[in-house]
Amino acid sequence: MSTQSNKPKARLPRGLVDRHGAELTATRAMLDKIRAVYELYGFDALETPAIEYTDALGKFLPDQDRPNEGVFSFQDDDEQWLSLRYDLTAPLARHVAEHFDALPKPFRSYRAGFVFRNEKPGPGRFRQFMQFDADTVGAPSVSADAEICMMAADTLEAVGIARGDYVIKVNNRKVLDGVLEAIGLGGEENVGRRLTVLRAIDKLDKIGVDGVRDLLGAGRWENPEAKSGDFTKGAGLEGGAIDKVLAFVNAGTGVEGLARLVDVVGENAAGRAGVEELQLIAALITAAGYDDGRILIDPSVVRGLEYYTGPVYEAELTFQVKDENGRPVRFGSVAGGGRYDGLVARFRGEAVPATGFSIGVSRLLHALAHLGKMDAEPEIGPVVVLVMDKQPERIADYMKMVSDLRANGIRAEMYLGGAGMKAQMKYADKRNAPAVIIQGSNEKDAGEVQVKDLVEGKKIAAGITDNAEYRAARPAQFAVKEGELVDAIRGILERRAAPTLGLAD
RNA sequence: GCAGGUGUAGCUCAGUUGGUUAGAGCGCCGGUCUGUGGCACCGGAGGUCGGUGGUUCGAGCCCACCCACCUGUACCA
Repeated sequence: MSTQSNKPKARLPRGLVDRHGAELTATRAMLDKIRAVYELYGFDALETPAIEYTDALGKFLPDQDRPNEGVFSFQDDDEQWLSLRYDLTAPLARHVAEHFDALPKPFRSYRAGFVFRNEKPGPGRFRQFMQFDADTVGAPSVSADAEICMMAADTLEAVGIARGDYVIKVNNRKVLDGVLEAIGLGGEENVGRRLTVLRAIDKLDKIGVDGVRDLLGAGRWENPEAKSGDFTKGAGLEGGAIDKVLAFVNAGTGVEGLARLVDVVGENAAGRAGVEELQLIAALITAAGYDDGRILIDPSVVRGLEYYTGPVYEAELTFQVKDENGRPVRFGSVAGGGRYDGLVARFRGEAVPATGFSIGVSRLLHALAHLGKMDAEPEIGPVVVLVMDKQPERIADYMKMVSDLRANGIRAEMYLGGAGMKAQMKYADKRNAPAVIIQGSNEKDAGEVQVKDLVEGKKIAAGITDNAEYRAARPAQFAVKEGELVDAIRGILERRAAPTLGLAD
């Protein structure tokens, strides 16, 4: 056994990220804005844990062959299976079912938190990411759905996406169910094929109408022209049935699309109910003025999840951004949701209608960064008191300065490393410190400290090319009496916070 | 899972027909008791060349298998 190379490699599992600095600040700011809108609409905060019993999250328990398919699962000491939540909706359903009698109905709540998916990560796809949900449980009316859509629109604008740069698309599962029933895919025995159809439609924007047609029929090659790569088995529908599904998908948006849907569903009861619901939603958003492009009826939106039972919605960003290679960046949907009347009923037996939606916080933040709407200003660091002299009584002096600054509400710290002055200056620079405080024995004897404004200093130093001159210049540095230290620092901080008028430039 | 691609320092990469102790740039860390961020100067840390086995006197280089990562695709209850 070799004794070397037993060191663990410092590395993060794939699909996970560390976040810090400006990104964290921006996340916090965005969460605050979303929360403000949700509360304005009358939703209350609710927090649930990241871990639930596996059977509370969904139908499938991990088994021997696929212990962690999709979700991260593990066994408790009593052998019950636990899982990390993969969304915030299932835990909400559990909470409502568990405390049903005590809650006001309808129950209106919001929650933000990390969710976990044990899937292959990719660009913009992580195994841990943050969602911010709002749900109304116990309201059967489509008014609840319409309200959620309007709130989604308001929220996107609140976080900085301009009107016209996004659209909330609305559809209704019942319409699709009606179509599927009409082509003979109704009933329990066709669950699998229905899901296949759902997913095929979901890929419309990615692979186009012809691609969807292939997936509805026999199947599709990864590279259709060459018939190479991976082959995806299709739903195996007949030509007529395919046409019917495509007619639904291609019905078109808005009022005209709605009119065409009436023909597509024909006499099918579920389909007609779905169209009626969409008509009601359309009327509500029109009355509220959200029909100006903010919210749009669009039959091509289906959402991949199986548990939706009625209206479904998806927020899409419509602006184009190019990446560093000049290729257009696709942000995909940044939020989505729908009605899930069966989810609470799983626990209670009685029907409990519910509707809600979910914002992909990480993805939205990513999009905002591309829009240049993310405040990427680095935090102002602490004032750093340099340690010029390592005798204990002098250290005590430095600590006193720090505590005086802190007592006045100024972020400050004494340098705690072991390096010399040059390194301490570099440290302060890297921490984005607004100023450093220098007191060697000369300053100490005079009852003074040297205060150096690092921001001003940097500007002045930029004009100096000669090293000796640079070292001698000590730009933006001045002496103050020990008692005036706090005021001097406060002055520097005020200058930093205020917008510069450009007079010095 | 499938297809293709890539593996040499933290990053970007050199490394000759197989030949001593594997290099560069950038980055990182520091520079002798009163000193100063950037530039310049000096010094330093950091690699069992993705792993294992094989061929060979000798492998970063050749062969086999494995692994990891990237891109696409599928799956995503």
